[in-house]
Amino acid sequence: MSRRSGEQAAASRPPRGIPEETRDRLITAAARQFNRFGFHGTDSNSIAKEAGYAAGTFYKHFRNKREVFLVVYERWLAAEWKEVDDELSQVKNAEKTARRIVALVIRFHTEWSGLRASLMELVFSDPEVRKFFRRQRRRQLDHIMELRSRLRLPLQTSEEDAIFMCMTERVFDAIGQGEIQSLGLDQHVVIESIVERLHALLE
Amino acid sequence: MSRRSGEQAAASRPPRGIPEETRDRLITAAARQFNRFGFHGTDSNSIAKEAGYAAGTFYKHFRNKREVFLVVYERWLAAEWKEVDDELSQVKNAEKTARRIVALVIRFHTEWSGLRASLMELVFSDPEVRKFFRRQRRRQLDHIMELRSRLRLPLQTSEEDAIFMCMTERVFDAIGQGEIQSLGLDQHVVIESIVERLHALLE
Amino acid sequence: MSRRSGEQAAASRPPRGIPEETRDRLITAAARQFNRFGFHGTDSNSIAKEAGYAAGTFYKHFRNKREVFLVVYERWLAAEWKEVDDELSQVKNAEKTARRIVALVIRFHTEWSGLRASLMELVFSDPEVRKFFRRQRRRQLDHIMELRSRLRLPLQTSEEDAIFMCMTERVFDAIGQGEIQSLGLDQHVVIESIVERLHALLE
Amino acid sequence: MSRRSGEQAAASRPPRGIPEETRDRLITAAARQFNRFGFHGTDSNSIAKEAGYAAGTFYKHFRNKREVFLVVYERWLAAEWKEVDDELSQVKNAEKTARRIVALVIRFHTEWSGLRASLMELVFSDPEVRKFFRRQRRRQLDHIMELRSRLRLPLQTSEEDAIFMCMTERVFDAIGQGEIQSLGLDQHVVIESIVERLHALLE
DNA sequence: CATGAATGAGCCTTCATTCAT
DNA sequence: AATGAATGAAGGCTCATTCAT
Repeated sequence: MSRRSGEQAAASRPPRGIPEETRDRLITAAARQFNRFGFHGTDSNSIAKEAGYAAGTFYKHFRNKREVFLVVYERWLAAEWKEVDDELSQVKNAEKTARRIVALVIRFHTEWSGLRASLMELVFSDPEVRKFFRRQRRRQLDHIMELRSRLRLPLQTSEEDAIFMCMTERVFDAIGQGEIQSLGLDQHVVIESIVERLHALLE
Repeated sequence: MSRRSGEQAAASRPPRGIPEETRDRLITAAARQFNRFGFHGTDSNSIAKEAGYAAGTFYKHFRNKREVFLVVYERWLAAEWKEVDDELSQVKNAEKTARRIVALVIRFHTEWSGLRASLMELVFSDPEVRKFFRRQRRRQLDHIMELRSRLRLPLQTSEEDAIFMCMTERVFDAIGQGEIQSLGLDQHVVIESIVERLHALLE
Repeated sequence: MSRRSGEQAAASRPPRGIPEETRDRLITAAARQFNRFGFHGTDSNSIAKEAGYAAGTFYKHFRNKREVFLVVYERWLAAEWKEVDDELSQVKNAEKTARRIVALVIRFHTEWSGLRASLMELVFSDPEVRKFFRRQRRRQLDHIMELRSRLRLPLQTSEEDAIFMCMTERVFDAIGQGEIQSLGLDQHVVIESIVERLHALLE
Repeated sequence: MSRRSGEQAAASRPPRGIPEETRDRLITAAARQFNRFGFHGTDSNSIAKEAGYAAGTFYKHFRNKREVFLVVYERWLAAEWKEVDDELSQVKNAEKTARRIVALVIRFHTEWSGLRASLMELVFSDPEVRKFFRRQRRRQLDHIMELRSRLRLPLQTSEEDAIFMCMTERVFDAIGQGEIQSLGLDQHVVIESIVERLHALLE
């Protein structure tokens, strides 16, 4: 978990910026660092620095390190679901859609595998993160139900959805974190199996 | 520090014990704490204290905190596989065996869910842990191959094994960490699905 | 910082007010916070906020936190002496006057006990505050001398005044800060003793 | 509130000292710094440094900065009362004893005036300190009662004791903090007045 | 083998103050 | 006159690790 330096940005930014932009830069920097070094390997001062701000600025926008983490996670999740929704909104060929959704989710879980690893640990070790995580889960299930009715897909219980979601998500993590590859194996088969399962749900 | 600490454990231990026993007590204490508070939430001094030793003793037996973690994990894995092997060595009814193995693995993943969560995070954030983890994986795959030939089970590629292992393990984690239950759902279906898949491999 | 803060006060204030009013509101807010949380427990941003202004406004009216503190103290002292003077300007019955003065001073020291406690500490730790405090003291002694000649009271040295002032003030602090009561005792006796001493000076 | 440096001691001390001695050095250094710079002007790292230790050592002996402060105060109080008791244990001439006690108490309040100023402020701003302070007060009153019966002195209610204690203590503070002198006055009169009052209690 | 006092780098967080708008 | 985003020094506290005994 090596450290970096880099202190170049500060000069090129107006001393009185738009809060939303500052917040945004901080979130982006935080996301990068959490993903690279993990939650415990990232310190709030260096997030601020990478975003081009002083240490104190961080705490004008977030109560603490955990709060940014949650925001980062929320944003990540929203981005993922946005792409999934976009894909679903133009379904023509169910199999092709399933394949594209799986591909994009894997992309997300690969690119943000560090974030995912930290999340899983924090869900265990930090009650606040756990609470937040579970609220998000609920929201996702509701969203899926809504999607299904909108797209006139075959009905399924929320339980079945949850199971499918948990299972596949964990498997996406395994792929994203390189577990399959690290054993020198082809992950095509797993992907194909998930594509099939998703395909079945889409028609 | 003179008043606060209670040294209750110290009495039940030989003042100059057998090294192996000391080590053992340290590992046990470490396992408990890692599982309860996570790797980052556990401090080495308190492991030593819980085991009934002074802070320095810990470092006579382990190079650092990571090293115990690895030993704890190794021991955990060995215990799990021992039970799995025991189960397999007396196969009569394949389905029943599959069901029992799934049950015992879930038991392990539930009882040690904190350890698992920390492991996943460290595999990402700590290169040493990652290396160790992957070596273990290899060993497991080899062990499965060996089991199969010993038990004259139908052949399967190591790839298929790996996929099965990764996927199910992640799902066991999800169960052990209470994700399914926390959504208020019955996890019976997932378990049944895994039992079936395992059953298929056993005959 | 976008969600948490509530800006309730802002409405009741002209957006570009008379400087003196702004200053006044800041002083009032500062007084309240110093009295509640102490000098070190109060932050300048929150004074501005309570007064209905932005952080920077505070520093347009005061050089620093200490400066408002001094102004607050000065104002407090002036208010106290105003009431004392009012009482003295209509002396008919010396004993009754003594009693009323003691009562009002105790009221001041009780209502502003937090301010007093902070003052005492700053007089010690901050040379500027000390200097200011001593100048005020001088002024008080001069004022007493002047009062005496105006009211044709029996002469007394400035030393005797100073001693009386210091001693009684400290005792008023003790009462105001609840030291007597916290020991479960009746503070009537102390008060009576001071009333008597003051009475003696008034005729 | 200027800062000092000085880092010479560390080498001349055994790396494995007696805890009680370490604690003692820390308390002594803390007392000095609190007395010079006030509670808020003192930082725990520099206490450790002045005592000849690293920052962490401080926290092996005290839970936090407040805790040392309380210990320092307790020790200060004990030392004062020890001298008072010693004086009382050999009473021959009541007046002379009264005079000597007043002198020694003034010495304590002068030498430790900074500590006293900080104490008064913390009693107001910190609930824990307040609680502690009040417990000590109770103890002092009990001690006085006990002394009186041991020395066969004229009876007096605990209330009268409390009042006497509060009042005189505050006046000692005023003397110790130089309030009398700073007004260019002779504090002899005050002292004499207190001596008399104490004298009256001793026979 | 075991002790346990000591280390010290480093992290999180606060807050008085500034300055361009 | 007022704003409020930004600063950055500083301080409390933790904890993995060492080493003389």
